[in-house]
Amino acid sequence: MAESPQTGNLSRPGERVPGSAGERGAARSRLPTLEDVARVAGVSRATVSRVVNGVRNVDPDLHTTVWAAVDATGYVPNRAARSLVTRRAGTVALVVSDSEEHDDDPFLGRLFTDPFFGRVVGGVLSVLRPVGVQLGLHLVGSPPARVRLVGDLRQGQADGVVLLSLHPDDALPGLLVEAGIAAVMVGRPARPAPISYVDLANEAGAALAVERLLARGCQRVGLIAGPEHVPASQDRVAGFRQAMARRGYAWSPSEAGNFTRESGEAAMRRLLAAHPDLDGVFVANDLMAQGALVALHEAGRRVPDDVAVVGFDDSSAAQAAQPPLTTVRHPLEVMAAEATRLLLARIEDPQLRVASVIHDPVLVVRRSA
Amino acid sequence: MAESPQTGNLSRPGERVPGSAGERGAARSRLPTLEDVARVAGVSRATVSRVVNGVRNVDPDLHTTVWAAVDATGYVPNRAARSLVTRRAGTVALVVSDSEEHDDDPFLGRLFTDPFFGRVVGGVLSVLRPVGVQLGLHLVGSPPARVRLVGDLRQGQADGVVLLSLHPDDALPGLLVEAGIAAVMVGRPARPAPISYVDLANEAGAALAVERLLARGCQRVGLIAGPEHVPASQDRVAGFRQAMARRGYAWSPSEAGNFTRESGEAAMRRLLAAHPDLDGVFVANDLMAQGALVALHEAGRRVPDDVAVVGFDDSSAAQAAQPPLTTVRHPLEVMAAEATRLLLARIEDPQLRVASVIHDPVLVVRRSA
DNA sequence: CGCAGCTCAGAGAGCGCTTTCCGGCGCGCA
DNA sequence: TGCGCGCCGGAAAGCGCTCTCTGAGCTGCG
Repeated sequence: MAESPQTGNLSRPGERVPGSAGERGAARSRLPTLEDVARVAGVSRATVSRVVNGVRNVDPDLHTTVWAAVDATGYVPNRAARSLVTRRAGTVALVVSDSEEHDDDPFLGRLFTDPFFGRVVGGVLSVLRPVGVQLGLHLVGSPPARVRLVGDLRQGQADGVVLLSLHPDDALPGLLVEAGIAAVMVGRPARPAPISYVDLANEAGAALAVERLLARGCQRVGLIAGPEHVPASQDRVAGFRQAMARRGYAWSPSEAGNFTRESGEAAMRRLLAAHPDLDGVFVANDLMAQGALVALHEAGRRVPDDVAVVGFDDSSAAQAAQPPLTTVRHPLEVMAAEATRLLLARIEDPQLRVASVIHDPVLVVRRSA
Repeated sequence: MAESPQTGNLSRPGERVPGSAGERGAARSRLPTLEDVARVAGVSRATVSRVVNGVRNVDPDLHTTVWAAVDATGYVPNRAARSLVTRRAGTVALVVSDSEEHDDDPFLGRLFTDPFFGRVVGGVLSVLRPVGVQLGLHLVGSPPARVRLVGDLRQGQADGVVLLSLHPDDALPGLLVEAGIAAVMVGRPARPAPISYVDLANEAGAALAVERLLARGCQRVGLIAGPEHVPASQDRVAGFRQAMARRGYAWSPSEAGNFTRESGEAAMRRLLAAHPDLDGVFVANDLMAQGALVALHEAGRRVPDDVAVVGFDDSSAAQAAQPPLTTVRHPLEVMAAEATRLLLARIEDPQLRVASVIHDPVLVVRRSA
């Protein structure tokens, strides 16, 4: 590694911090408990518990007294103790289930650099924060890790799961359902399973892109597909082919990438080499479209004059691209929020039916097409 | 909202799921406990506990028997119960402390779309995963939210905190130290505090950029700074000015943005308007540099021939930019990992001295300068 | 052969909380 | 004025685990 970290100390090492450390130990060992509050308020633990948890049937006067005592002692309920008895963790897990490949990359770089991830986190947090539910982040690659996760979850690690499955042929949705763990997926499961999910009408989105391209007058439209086994990619490809077929185009040249910018660039190069007369491309996500733009630029093609490009997702990459990408808006934040709400409802009532919510895509016209 | 979600059901609503629901209830209510394992193995709870926790002083034969019983029952320790007695949560919190502005944005979009965030998550997770520690994600904006977080933390929500403070003048570092909560920052605190942190030698990085620009023969170098009160931005600006001064440039034109692409574009436009003869720019982060590139392109300037641009961070935006950005590498993943290791050590031994680790930046030469 | 000194398993106390069960008190109705 | 019912607060039983303390059984030395 090029960087050589230098370690320094803000004060002399080997020395003990005088006040804070001692106080700390004391503070840790003696945090106010329900008992303390009860003593101060002159009532029983049970009453304090009822007040703190907002159970009615408590005299208003006592109510006031108790809250005053809570403030006075600085009491904060102990989550572990509470979970132990309620069997609720007050936590929801965001699980990213990927294939094992990223085990090679120590920093899982590709995964978290994709704007996709951040958008989902933002959406999930937007509904969790107001209700005071915590978010745990889990990343599983290998099959044993999936089994371990299910064990941890059953045992109460989290009350439910928002699942992001990037791994085609993922066993996790099945495992979760089987274990009776509340779960909602963002994006449909790769194979049908009795699990709730929120998804985008990907086919319709692809059709929107095709419409735009053909309306512009494109005659020779190509496709850059995503990973073959990923549902979102499959649906976009299918939507593209269907829409093209409906307009009379029985076949279109295509290449596939893996949703990264580099793969899009390479795919575009291959496409261009095989079909130099292309005048339009639909790319299955923005990151690859951004790469395609680079390849197009290098090949001396002007976008959109020579070749029009439509991406998918309307991620930050779309606006950052040169020229800015015309793309299909994928309201991921909204969808992740929706999924989280669905999950919360399901945690509340486990008997709730498995439901799907499909969002409609919208075309965002910028300069690339 | 343009998207109109349609709700559908995979089976008829109002109906109860036959098997799974019942089993689920049963499964939930009767998960194997230590007691069960003990009964199966024919030993006491204490012994099972010792075996499971790897305490020695256990007869090898019993060891085997107990593990067999664990497998047979499918036992998984209950985290809440364990935390309750050990006073350890087995969880680390990644806290993003921002100003309140994002409260306007329901999806906290800007925050999580920045590649910055994902890189930190990747780094933290890379060290947490192998040791089986969970990651909790917390976002705090308002001052009361900070106080609430500290309460939750003290009470055992997490064993320690990796803090990402984006809010100049943030009270959180102080609050954490005061409460005796183990914490390590990624990026130095805005004002000196007895808290460990991992940072980049930002000034040195800026100097690297200046060197590159001047070595190219740039004569009129401008600066696009970041938010005034953010330490990383301050240090980069200071480093830039010092390096320029050392080369004899007493003053350089500058504009400031807020680390977003749009703000970089606007800043570049202002800079260009005021100083049309600029032939080089140092931009305090890649996102803004990407925006600057757009403004430059619009103004008909060729990069790097007319104006050379150096960014900062070597984020994914740098490679995606057109042309790819020459930039200063900020090994965020490595740094976040380092911070996490520091935190883990501190949790293990709270008496450990407060330490700082400063990484050295490296210039990554691409095409923009 | 006896006893100190060791190793190792079990008993049991409690971590801080929720919640059921009860008992006491006050009110309404006869 | 007496009885029953409803309301409200307290006592106490755990939730599942860890860990100290105790004691049983063994070895080794006097």
